[in-house]
Amino acid sequence: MTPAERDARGSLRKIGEVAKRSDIAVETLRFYESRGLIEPAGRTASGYRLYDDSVFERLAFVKKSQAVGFTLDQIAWIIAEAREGRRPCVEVRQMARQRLNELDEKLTELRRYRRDLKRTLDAWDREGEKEGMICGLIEGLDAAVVRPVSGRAGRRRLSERRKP
Amino acid sequence: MTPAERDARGSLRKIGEVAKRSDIAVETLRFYESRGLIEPAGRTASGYRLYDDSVFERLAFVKKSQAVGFTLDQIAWIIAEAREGRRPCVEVRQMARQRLNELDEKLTELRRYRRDLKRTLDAWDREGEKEGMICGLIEGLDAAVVRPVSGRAGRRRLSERRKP
DNA sequence: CTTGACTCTATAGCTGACTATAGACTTTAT
DNA sequence: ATAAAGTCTATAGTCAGCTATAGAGTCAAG
Repeated sequence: MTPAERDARGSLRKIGEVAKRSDIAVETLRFYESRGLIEPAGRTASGYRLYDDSVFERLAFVKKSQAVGFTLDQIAWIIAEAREGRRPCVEVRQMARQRLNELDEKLTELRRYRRDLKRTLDAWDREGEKEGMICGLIEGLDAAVVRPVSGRAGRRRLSERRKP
Repeated sequence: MTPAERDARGSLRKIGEVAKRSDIAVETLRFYESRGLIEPAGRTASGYRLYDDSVFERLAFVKKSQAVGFTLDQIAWIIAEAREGRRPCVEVRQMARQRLNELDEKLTELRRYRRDLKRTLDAWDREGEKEGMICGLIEGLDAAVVRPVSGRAGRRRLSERRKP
């Protein structure tokens, strides 16, 4: 039975084929299994994982949940709940709402961040290079950087400085 | 000589005092040293690090550079350059500009992300809970999650499934 | 002079989501 | 029949920036 034949009948696939079709690395699939996100329908006599087509839906669920911003642990929890017959709607919505809040906070932070960096760059362009400053990057920088504490240059390894 | 006296004269300090004044953990200071960001002015006979006050300017530089978004490796590089008498102005500005671009990309990405998540949440509110869907989270989800592949629930460890 | 706080080095662990390796076994193709 | 490709488990490494631990030595106050 060739892969193409199995394909037509929707039978069982080995991990490599699942990886190709889902565009998820073989190692990642095994990793997902260890995290409780997927599991094979069975194994061959020699221990090879065999998957039925439902794994693709499952992987799509995982991907979409990740796209929403859920962690693998959260996704595994949802799957475990569902498997035991529960519908963790309330919690899932709560998770999504929380995620939205986090996203908003992060956006605010990044915008402030961007504004500050932009100002710094603009200041450099306006002021040019001043005496005693490293490109006007940061005030006080010159003293901290240009005057080295000791004469030695370069990066030392901790192991070079053993107690005598 | 008490710490307060040293303080008044701006003499040498041990790592714990530097940590307190800079609000950076002792371990982090040692870590920074290993990364080439700071180094003590000297050591006591017994090997204790001794810092002069320039370490505070240096740490301020590190903090501000981090605030701009530079990595520790980038900061270490700038410091090393400056220590050897160079002024890596061109590169520093280039780094900052690149950082600004990255920031803009990230912002765009997060905004799109936020918009999608918001839509999903709104859709849930509009549609309520539909048959065969887990809270309408993701289409196709039901098949992937509600129908378990095997009867066993819960998360398994890989080590539980050895070849017989 | 002892006790407790401090410091030292070296090494390992944390976060999250993978990715890579080693060494053995199985399957597929020629 | 043999070689290449696939798969198995277990374990360790990646990214960044810390943080924690163990076990030893040092120092300051009472």
